[in-house]
Amino acid sequence: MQTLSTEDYLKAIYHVSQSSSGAVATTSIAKQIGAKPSSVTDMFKKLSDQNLVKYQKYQGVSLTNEGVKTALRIVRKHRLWESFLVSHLNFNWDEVHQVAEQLEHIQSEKLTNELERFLDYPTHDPHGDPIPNRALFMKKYSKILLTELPVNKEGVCIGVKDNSSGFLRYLDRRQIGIGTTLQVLHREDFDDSLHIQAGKSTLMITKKTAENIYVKP
Amino acid sequence: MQTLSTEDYLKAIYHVSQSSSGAVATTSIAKQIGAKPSSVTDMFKKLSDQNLVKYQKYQGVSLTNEGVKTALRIVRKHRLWESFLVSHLNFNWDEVHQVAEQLEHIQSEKLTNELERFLDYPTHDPHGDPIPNRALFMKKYSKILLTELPVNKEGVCIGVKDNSSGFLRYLDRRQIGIGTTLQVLHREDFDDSLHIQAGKSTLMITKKTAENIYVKP
DNA sequence: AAAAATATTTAGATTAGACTAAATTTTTAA
DNA sequence: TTAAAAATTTAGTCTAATCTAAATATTTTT
Repeated sequence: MQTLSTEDYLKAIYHVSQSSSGAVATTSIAKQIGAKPSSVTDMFKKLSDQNLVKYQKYQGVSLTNEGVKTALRIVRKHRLWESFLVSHLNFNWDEVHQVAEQLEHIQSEKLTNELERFLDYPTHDPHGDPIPNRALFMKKYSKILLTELPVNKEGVCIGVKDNSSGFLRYLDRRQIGIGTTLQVLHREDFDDSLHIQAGKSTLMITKKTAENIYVKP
Repeated sequence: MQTLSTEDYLKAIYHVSQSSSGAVATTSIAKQIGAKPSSVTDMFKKLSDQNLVKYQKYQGVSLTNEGVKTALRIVRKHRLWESFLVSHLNFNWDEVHQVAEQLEHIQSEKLTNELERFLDYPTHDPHGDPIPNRALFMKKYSKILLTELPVNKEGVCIGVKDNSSGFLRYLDRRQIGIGTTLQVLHREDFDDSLHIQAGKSTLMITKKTAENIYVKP
């Protein structure tokens, strides 16, 4: 059984290792967790003693099979709770994260599995990220960035890269959310801005915005 | 903002002070929390520094107004979560406690209030205990023990005194639950056992059982 | 390939919460 | 009303998780 803190570290290692290859560096986890590198080193040793990570001094860590499983169990809970908050408790997608960070640590298999049943076995959370099922298996969409969507081809918004509440609220104001149909009408060569069709309205977005929206072609 | 542990202490003090008069003794909290009396003394000092309890060496503690409020906020969350687990996640009333003990510490006013709305503002939890509303006000039933119900008068089961899962499961097997209509048909003078009508079936229960069932006349 | 910059680890300290054992106070009983 | 029992507190220790500052290793740059 893990402590709150070890769970946070395992999740952080999992996320960082997903978005980069090779071993995970001490500093990247320090940044993610909001702790000093020396604290991270300490924790790496503890996790290594429990065989949840492979750790070599100065060479970073990687999750063991057991470590991946533990991380996925937390990710599963996090995403199920986010789904619940949005679908039943009137949370916006930019409000769920902080609360789900707490709920993901609740220990009860029955609770997790019943929540999943109650939500009717969702496969993706409100940010478009896949939810591991009971066997910890999940299907990733073949998602691409909006910048990569060919002009005049339709795509469906299935998630975002930047999860900051600022960005999410910005999208809300523009009426862009999970499931919104998007189409690039014109790409401006001058500044790479895009004219797009979002649902029923036409609007202009910057390259930076488009780089943070995932679509399924 | 409180830690997990201070919240547990405040809740324990609240519960003990409800079922007895005057200041709350160190040992009673030690028993409730499952800690040594010396640890309890330490915590009493910390809570006193935060003005959550009034503490006099060797004289026990009592909650301040602020302490009562904090305790009630936790009780509110605990009972709302218990209600949710039973009504939507297929938990039995003897399974909810352990999970609710964790969920009660989740910090999010929005979550608590939305959960309350989602459950349609329940006034009592699955054990028949009153749920404080947003203003931390709650209505207690005028409840009596089944042993005190006059023969042949009908009452409705609204809760239990003994919350052990053994007792709750025993009641389940006997098909006695919250809302079950109960009536004492005959009191046996010899051993104080009772013949009762529970819903549609007739059965015999011991004095000890009847002493742990609350009814509303 | 050496120097400089960056990353990582070690050593030592701190805090919250818990413990044991000993000391002290309060309560109970003779 | 004093002696014994019970309750409570104090003193000192422990562990998990953090920190700072200093030392060491790795990487990058010149």
